[in-house]
Amino acid sequence: MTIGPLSEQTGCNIETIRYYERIGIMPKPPRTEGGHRVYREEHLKRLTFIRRSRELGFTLDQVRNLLLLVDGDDFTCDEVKTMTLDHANDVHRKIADLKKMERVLKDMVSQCNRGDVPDCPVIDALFQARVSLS
Amino acid sequence: MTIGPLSEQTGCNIETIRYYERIGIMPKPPRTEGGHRVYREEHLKRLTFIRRSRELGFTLDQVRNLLLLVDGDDFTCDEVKTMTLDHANDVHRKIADLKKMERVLKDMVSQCNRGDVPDCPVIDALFQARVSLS
DNA sequence: TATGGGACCTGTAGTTGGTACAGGTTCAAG
DNA sequence: CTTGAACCTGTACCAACTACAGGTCCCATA
Repeated sequence: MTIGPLSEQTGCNIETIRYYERIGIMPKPPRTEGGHRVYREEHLKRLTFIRRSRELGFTLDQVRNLLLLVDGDDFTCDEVKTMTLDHANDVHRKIADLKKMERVLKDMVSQCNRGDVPDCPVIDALFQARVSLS
Repeated sequence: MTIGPLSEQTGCNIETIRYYERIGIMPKPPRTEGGHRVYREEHLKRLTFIRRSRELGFTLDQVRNLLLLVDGDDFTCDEVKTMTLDHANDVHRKIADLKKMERVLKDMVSQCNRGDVPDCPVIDALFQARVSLS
């Protein structure tokens, strides 16, 4: 399998695959005489793992750590669980932050309904120092 | 006011203020003989506006547009409202995505409770092609 | 067997929103 | 007048890719 089909099967951009190789998160695959990369099932699996982790919001550094645990077959399930829980907490905090943002944005917009246009409540609100966020 | 006090009063890093000037989102302020930047009330207001907008998750490009509307004093409140609503929708979508992530992460972790360690359900799940996300 | 064009290659630069120096200058208090 | 904090410019770096430019390879068809 060359890089094109691998890209299609994983939904991962070709440039991104080469990028992953460059940063050492994907192994250097064997090449044809002419220099084209040749992938096998194991590469497909690994790349799927990476993309799936990225979709779930793990950073590449976290993915690297997960892969270390996978590669050394002495990983403990516990380490993985801890990493995943930590990440879940990050996600949780991010959700809370975004909810605050959403509320402020909607509050600002809800001031907008009067038809007279001398000043804009959204702009006014943006000129205030931070109130409810942070 | 020099850049230090401006930084303190806005909570905006000195390097960031200079960066904003470089990319043209803050105006070039007058200088002292020796070349130190001198700011006035209007700069403080503008920077506050920028920081507040960033806190609410507007991109610098969106901020730039908001500032255009503010600068040309013929902006319609409606344009501002539209931008803000669009952004609120983005935020809303992002929240939905993160909630999906959180659920998948928690589901994976919840499989982890058995004490035998031959294989790890989190790792297994990550090797699956994407199922519920996207 | 020649050839055309799609797939692939490397290497570099750009993106966003900043941060972090290094190495030098200015300002103001004592 | 000295000293050291604050300021200056310019460059490089971060994540996680994306987008070229300019060249090579592969293989299906004529």
